[in-house]
Amino acid sequence: MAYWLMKSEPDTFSIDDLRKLGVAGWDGVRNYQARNFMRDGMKKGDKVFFYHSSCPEPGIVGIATVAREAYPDPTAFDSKSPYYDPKSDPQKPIWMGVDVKFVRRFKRVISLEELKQEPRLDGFTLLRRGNRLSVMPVSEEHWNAVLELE
DNA sequence: GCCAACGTTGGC
DNA sequence: GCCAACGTTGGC
Repeated sequence: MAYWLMKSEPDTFSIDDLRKLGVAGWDGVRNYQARNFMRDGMKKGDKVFFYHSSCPEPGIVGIATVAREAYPDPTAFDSKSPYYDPKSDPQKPIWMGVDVKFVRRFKRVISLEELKQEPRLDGFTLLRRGNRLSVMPVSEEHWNAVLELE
């Protein structure tokens, strides 16, 4: 089993939205590297840190699990979707997403600031300068170090 | 294949 | 709203 981190802007889709839905499609990813992680890496049962970005307190807010492995992102074919991509042909889809299932919400936000201060998280992809990946792998060591901050 | 211009992400 | 750091696009 592998560990991952997925970013979402809480104004668009928050951990509470996922809690309400139970299971949700992680759609709208339009970056090849992030797509490749979902398509080639994510397996059912993998664990996922849910990260809130572009908000007053960016940080890791809870845990989800992969409920369904990668399949074509339907929003890419929907001309009314903000994620519509006319280059993605349903016969040969460019963009993929997974389904994620709510596991739990942390009692408090483990903030980006706090993550940066934890020596055991040196080298964590999330903290790399200029990192903009919205889906990334997390090592077991980093996963455990984050959990111990809760 | 190079690279300038442009667009996006995301913290601050 | 600013801007650093990328990724993408398109002319050549």
